[in-house]
Amino acid sequence: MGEVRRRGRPRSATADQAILEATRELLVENGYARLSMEGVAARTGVGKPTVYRRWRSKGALVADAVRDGLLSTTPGRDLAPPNTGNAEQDLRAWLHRYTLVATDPRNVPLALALTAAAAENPHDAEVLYQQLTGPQHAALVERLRSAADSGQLRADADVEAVADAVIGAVLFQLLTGNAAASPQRADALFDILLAGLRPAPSRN
Amino acid sequence: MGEVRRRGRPRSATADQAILEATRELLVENGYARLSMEGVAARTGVGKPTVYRRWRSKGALVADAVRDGLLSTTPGRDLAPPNTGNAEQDLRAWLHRYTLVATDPRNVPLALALTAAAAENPHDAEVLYQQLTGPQHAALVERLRSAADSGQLRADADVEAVADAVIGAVLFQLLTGNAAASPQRADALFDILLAGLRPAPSRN
Amino acid sequence: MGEVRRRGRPRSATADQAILEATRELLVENGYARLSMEGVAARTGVGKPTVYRRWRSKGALVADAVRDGLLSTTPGRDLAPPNTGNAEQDLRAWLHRYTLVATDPRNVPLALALTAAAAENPHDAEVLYQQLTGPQHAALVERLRSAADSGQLRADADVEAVADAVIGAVLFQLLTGNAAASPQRADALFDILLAGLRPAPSRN
Amino acid sequence: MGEVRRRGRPRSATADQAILEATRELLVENGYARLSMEGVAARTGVGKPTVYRRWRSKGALVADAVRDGLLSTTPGRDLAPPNTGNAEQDLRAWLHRYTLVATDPRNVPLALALTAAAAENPHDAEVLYQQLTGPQHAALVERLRSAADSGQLRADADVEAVADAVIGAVLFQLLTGNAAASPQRADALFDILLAGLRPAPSRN
DNA sequence: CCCTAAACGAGACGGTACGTCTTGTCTTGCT
DNA sequence: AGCAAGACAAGACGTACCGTCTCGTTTAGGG
Repeated sequence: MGEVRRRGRPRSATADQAILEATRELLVENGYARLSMEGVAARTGVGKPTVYRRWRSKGALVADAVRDGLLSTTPGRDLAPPNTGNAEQDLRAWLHRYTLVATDPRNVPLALALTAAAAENPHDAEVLYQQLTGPQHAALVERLRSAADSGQLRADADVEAVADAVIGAVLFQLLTGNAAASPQRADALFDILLAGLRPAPSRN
Repeated sequence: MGEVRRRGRPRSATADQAILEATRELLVENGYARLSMEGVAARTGVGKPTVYRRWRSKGALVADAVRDGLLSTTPGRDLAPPNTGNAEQDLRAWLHRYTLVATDPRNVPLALALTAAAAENPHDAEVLYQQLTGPQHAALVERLRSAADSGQLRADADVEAVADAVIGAVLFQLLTGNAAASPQRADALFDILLAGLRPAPSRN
Repeated sequence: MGEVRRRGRPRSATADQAILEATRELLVENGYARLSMEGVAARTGVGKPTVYRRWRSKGALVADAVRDGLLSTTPGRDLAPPNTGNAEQDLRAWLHRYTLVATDPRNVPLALALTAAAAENPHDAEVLYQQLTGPQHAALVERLRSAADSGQLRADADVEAVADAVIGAVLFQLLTGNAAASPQRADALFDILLAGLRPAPSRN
Repeated sequence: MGEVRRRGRPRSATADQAILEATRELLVENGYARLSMEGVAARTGVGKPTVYRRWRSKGALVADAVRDGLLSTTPGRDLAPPNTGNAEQDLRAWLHRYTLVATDPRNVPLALALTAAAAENPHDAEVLYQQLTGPQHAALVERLRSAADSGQLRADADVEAVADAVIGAVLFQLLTGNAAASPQRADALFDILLAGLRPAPSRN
């Protein structure tokens, strides 16, 4: 049960951060297609093996780089919806922050890179989903379900489908270059979904 | 407008089809990341210039290959929703066919390839959107709007947002490996959206 | 006897020469140990595959580069001993030219490179011997044997051993940094060998 | 606890031998070109710095490894020619032993490694000559000169040239893969040299 | 019925990046 | 304090593709 001590020189912690930072810069400058491990190493001022030692593939590196970037630049640093008891308020607040982050011009190239990595390689998609998209999605589903449990949304609603739609809509707008329109659309979509999710009037 | 006569040997029409076919095969076998123009030419038994003469980039080739594949395998070959007058029936029929095609195991790699191409390269994204996604989206929006016009949906609904959500949800499921769950989810989502889109009851 | 037609774009003849030239320059500047295929390609202004397409290994490239260099700079361009009938004169003339070429300061690094290539890799040694050393050695042996046949040298002499000694002595001097002393030593060695090779006086 | 423990240097002497032994093994198995400091350290079970602490370069390591190997396997362990008074006998005995060692299949890769090291790097060549080849050559020259002094060889012979030829001939045979033929050739060469070196008959 | 122009397959071109390997140095923790 | 372990920056290895450019060979109109 004791921690296993690693022999030899430990990995440089600063190198990790520098590589991730360089990856983000290159992603913003050139996009995912023109990102190369070689370029990342060169920009960081690090040997290629130092990069490969930490990340086996472009996709894995990008996943970590973007996650690291989002976590360190997101205002509240908390990607889960709040739970004040008022489902509509909570969800709208979360949605507002979500679209704001996802469509921030500085973040759009990063989000597209994630999408490219996931679409290109199933294995990277898996890693990426577990580290980034999954938790986000799960938190949203959870808040929706708690709202359904408390009677604020119809109990029989497929909250997974709702979460897919909310996140998917933003994703679709990113991919079609409509990121700018995203916040307004998100609000409009949310209105419709909320109306559709409102509990049926009591039949007593 | 007089026809401009082309001198010289005309392009082989069979080559076009053979290249598109080979592209689809390779996409299914290896995914977008490992698709190469070189490999396409070799598989087709054609010189590289013959490929480049027709498609300037991997993205453009993939766009055509996938479109060609979908059109030739889709049952009704018509990707626009019908318009029988009954909006709910029409939209549900379209959605059914759409998810069926998009989540067919034979088509999933093709759809992911499209997504990868769009996410990697803004220019390819443009081409791709105009040729494939855009018309689809526009047809759906149009049907939704006609339904709103005829009073079957609330008049003030943001039909663009609804279309984004429906298409985006399927896309999200594809990317997260949830393609199998897609048809059921699509139906559930549609129920909620329809409920939210139902015209407000008259108050007179 | 029909010539086999090669399909595709033919290889650039100028590239061949430019690569060989660059190889020689780098060999003179840095020696064999620090010669790299990468460096050769860069210096030539050529892609690495263009080098590898022609020469599979450093050794093979060096063999060709040196041979090409020697053939193009050697005065008479004929590395075989003359045959005027006077064996002593012919052999001494050949030896003179041989040591002159082998110990020319411009050629020493090339000769050392050949030796390194041969010593490092048996396969390269084989190539190298067949292309360069072998013919040289064979020509010397032949001239010695013809001298023996004409009675100018003892008939029972092991001419192969003599050739080995003459060439080996120069090689040894190159390796021990004694190239400068080589011409005089070669002459002295030749005097002794000739004395030892003189036909036994008739005993009648 | 009160006892002051000497902190360890458990390996100092054995490490040297183990490294040299591993070097020889790898040289025999793979040749000089594929010998790496990394491989030597790994095979020895030693850290790379432990190797670099003792030998600055591949060439220096190989020089020591081969010398160590030859000294420990040579029958008489004495590489200088004997001096019994009979020059011919002494020299032939030395030559016999010399070719036997140099062309022993177990030693050929080691000798080629020495040659490669010397040919690749002038600095290694220097070290190598002073430690191995030089003393050998010097001892041979000395014996030849003493023979000349005692009137058994012509006084005016260039004994350096003779030594170069004898050693160089063997070297040449090694490089050209003719090691097997070496002993016989050495004898034949020696006969000729001896004949050429015999003092001129008195003319009184 | 040749002439000419374009497309054909093949494959070499100058390049970029790949992922791995080795070099020689530097830091750890263990002994 | 010396060791093994192993990370480090650097850079070469040999391969795969990129997109372009000859080649010599079809394959068609148009003269």
